[in-house]
Amino acid sequence: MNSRKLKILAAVVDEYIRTGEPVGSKAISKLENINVSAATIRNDMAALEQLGYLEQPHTSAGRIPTFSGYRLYIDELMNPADLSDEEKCRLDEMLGGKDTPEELLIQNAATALTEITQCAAVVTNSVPKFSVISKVEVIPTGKRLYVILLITSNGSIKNKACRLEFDLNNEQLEFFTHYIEENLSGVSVEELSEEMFEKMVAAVSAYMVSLSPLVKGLCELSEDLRHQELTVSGSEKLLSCDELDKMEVVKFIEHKNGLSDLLEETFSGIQVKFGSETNNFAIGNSSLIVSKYHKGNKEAGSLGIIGPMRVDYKKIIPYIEYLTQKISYLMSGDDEDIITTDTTAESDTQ
Amino acid sequence: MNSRKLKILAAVVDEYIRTGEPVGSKAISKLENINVSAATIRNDMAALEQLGYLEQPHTSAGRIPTFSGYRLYIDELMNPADLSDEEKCRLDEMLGGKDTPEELLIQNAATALTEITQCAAVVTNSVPKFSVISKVEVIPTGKRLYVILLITSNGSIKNKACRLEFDLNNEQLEFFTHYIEENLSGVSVEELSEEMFEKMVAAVSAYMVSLSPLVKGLCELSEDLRHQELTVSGSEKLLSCDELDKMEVVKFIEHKNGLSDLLEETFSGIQVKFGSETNNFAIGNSSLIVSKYHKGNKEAGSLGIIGPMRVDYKKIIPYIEYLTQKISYLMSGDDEDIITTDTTAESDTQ
DNA sequence: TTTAGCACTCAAAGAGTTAGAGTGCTAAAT
DNA sequence: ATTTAGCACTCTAACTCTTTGAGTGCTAAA
Repeated sequence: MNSRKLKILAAVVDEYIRTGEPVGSKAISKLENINVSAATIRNDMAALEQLGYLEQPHTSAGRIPTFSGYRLYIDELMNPADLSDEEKCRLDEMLGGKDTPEELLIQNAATALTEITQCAAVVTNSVPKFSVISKVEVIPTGKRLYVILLITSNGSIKNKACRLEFDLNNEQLEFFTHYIEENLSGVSVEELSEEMFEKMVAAVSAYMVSLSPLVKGLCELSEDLRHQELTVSGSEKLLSCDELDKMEVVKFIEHKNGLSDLLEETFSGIQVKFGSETNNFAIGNSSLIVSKYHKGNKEAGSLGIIGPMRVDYKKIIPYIEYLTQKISYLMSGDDEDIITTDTTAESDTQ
Repeated sequence: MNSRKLKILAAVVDEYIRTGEPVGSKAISKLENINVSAATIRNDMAALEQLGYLEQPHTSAGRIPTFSGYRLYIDELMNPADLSDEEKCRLDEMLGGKDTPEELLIQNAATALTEITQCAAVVTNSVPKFSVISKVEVIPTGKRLYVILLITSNGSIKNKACRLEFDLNNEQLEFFTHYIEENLSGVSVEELSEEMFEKMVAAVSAYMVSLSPLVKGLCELSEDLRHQELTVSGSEKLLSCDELDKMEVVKFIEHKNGLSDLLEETFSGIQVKFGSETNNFAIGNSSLIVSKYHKGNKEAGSLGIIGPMRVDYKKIIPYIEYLTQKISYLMSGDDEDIITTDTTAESDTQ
């Protein structure tokens, strides 16, 4: 495995990404940096095929990269283009400045990515977990029916209705309200944990057993808060890629299977995952390119695209890197004041 | 236009729906009820083509129905199959009994329809509008930041954060809380209207101008409540229909354009609309079959399917009719007690 | 008015041909 | 020991040509 072979592999991948057609020895030999004959390239290509980096759709066609071919290319071979100043300006403009609300910042990044890459953009946002519970309340709303309300310092509002076995009298309600106010107010969302709520259930049960559904409700709400929010935008673009299976794409659009978990894993820098490599999230020939952004020195979410495996990594990766850096920078400035939010939806419980 | 021609038209549509292939005169002549020769049928078919009810994909192919052909068939010609007792049983089982929560009832109906018809099911639910405001509250949650909370008797919870120009002192907050409690508590959701809120703005402004954003927030919340909820399930089925344009289907899955408005129109009985007939909601060769269900004597939502134009109307329409009747029946029994609900989501305001 | 018969049309499917891109191998050149 | 030119070979994609058969419209007889 000498350096010429690697150079040829890189050239094949580049060309395949550019044209979408299997790449032949002649095409490679005509490239700028290549100064060997087509015959030599043919030999090297045969070797690369032997090693599992290239494959032929059929005997008399050119070569296309295999999964390992792409992997090697992405990890070692390609050299990403630098962004020009104009491109940076354009991104800055699309993102918005220091005074843009964080929500919007992330949304803008997604829009920008969709537009520039013509792929689906995926963003997650776990900024809410940096906030602090600013208000927690229990409101009786019907017979045996109580609404739990949870508001955080950054303006997230969550609520949930709970049905109890018995109606609470004023004293009981006051006790509980007081208790949770005492125990949760000012607590950071990150600190909330199942164990914490288990302890609360124990403590509260001592007073009155039937209060525990309320604590359970609170626990579920807090889970919602801690859970990052996942948004996929522009996913219709994936249907124009004929290398992707339409059926799989639609299943993905509808359920976004596994993607959330995949993005919640910790990693640093750019990460590239192929659809077929992962268990849950499986659009056949797709590629997921993501990077994390930070608020202060903590991971605050991720940002990237889903496209066909044959996507212009060289061009797209710098975009994603720039965006995550910029967002991290913008987010780490201000820390107190976030714009209002709005909440609406409905579903059954129990 | 004699009755034999109508019979032939019906037969052609039936056959086309059954086979998906253009239907020729010979195929028709072999059918049970048809006792004329292929030549006669040919003449009639030519006439039907002249009249715009049939068309030929190409000169030497059979006939397929045109839009007007389908229309006539649906409105006048087809005779829907009666549901067998087993089928009714099956539906009853899938729906759930008297004690099933309304939300779930509707959801079950959608699932049943998807399964039986292999099409996308669409349901709307405006049951919440029959409820009564049971609680309205304003909660200060940050500097100049207030959360409005609206809870209805059926358990719907909506909230919205509002930013004011100035902070309210206790007295002001109390005044406002009292005022809206007085004016909204016990009011039915249906009665809420823009004008009503305009009056409130006027009344409140007399006391303190800067309170009006809160009323505006309330107004928006109430609009959410009045607006019916639209759910489309099983829309991936539409991608298996090759008569539908995949791209259009996906755009529809993502945005559900116009469908909500379309379903909010009042009509009675079964309604069939073709995708290409409507302006907003446009999947090329699709057909929307819906019917309204009622709670008491008021429209409470609609229920139906979206499928290819070549869908088995004869079979599907009775299903939809049965389901709407059954749901109307089940809903009109109990009136007070509905199971709890849960609400979560987030977005920016202003 | 209906029907049988017939000539005609057209799309779809299959067979055969060609063009060309790309290969692997061999033998000469460096 | 590599690298290269040359050549025979392979295979697909595109094209043409033919065949098949379903279906038609028209005419003339029933």
